[in-house]
Amino acid sequence: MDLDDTLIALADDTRRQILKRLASGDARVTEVAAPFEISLNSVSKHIRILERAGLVSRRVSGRDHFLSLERAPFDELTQWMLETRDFWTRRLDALEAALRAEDAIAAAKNPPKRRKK
Amino acid sequence: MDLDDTLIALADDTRRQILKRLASGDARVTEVAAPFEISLNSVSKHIRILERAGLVSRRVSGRDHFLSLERAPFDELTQWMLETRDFWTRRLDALEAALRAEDAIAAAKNPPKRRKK
DNA sequence: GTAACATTCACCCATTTAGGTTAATGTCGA
DNA sequence: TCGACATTAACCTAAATGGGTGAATGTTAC
Repeated sequence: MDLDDTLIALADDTRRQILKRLASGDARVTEVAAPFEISLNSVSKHIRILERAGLVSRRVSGRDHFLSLERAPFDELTQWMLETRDFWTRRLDALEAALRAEDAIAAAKNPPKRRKK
Repeated sequence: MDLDDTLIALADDTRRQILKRLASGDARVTEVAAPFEISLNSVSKHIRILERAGLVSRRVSGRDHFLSLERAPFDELTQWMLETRDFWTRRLDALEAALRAEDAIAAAKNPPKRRKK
């Protein structure tokens, strides 16, 4: 799946903060790294993981690397989550309905003195 | 964040398949593991990661461990994604509007011979 | 009681990640 | 040209992951 890279990229608070920063405008690597206490190098590695997922793109201009937020993978993942949520909802509802039906049959066969909880 | 565990748990196709299986009804560990070619032990480890994220719960009955799908963490994550998507949308729209405004000012100052693309 | 079954535990291995430090590379500015 | 700056590269360590095997534990069934 292509979802893996996106999910892994999002599964880290530092990276989520980087994305939040980029949502308010493009920025160079150093600017993105400034708020963090970890080394610039570590931030650079986080950025690479975000790039691998396609969530961040890079435009090099001289010694400056400008980073941009790319929403496409995020939107795809959101879509997948909504679909999965619907799928689960339908399945679980169907199961519950089936269980109710079984209970009703059992209740009809046995003398309905005490209903099964 | 609590999102981390959920995202990590979802970032693997084997685990996503396990969740899909459980969406169609509770099952024992062995039943869940049956379709996979990897060892039962590996599947057991995947299940532990899903449990850590709260996506799967376990009810032990004798030697059988029955697993259930739990939607709460998934729904929370979906909510976070929708909120983040909206946040990005608003930010990026605002940025674009600001850029247009700047362009308009520049166009008004300079003789509007050739508009900046 | 004992054999078969369900599951985990305790290890082993290779890979990835997150962090670090110290070069190396390339670019800007005076 | 030369120093300062921006960024990555190369290496190190510790921890987590995904896979494996074989033993241990507890339960069912005969």
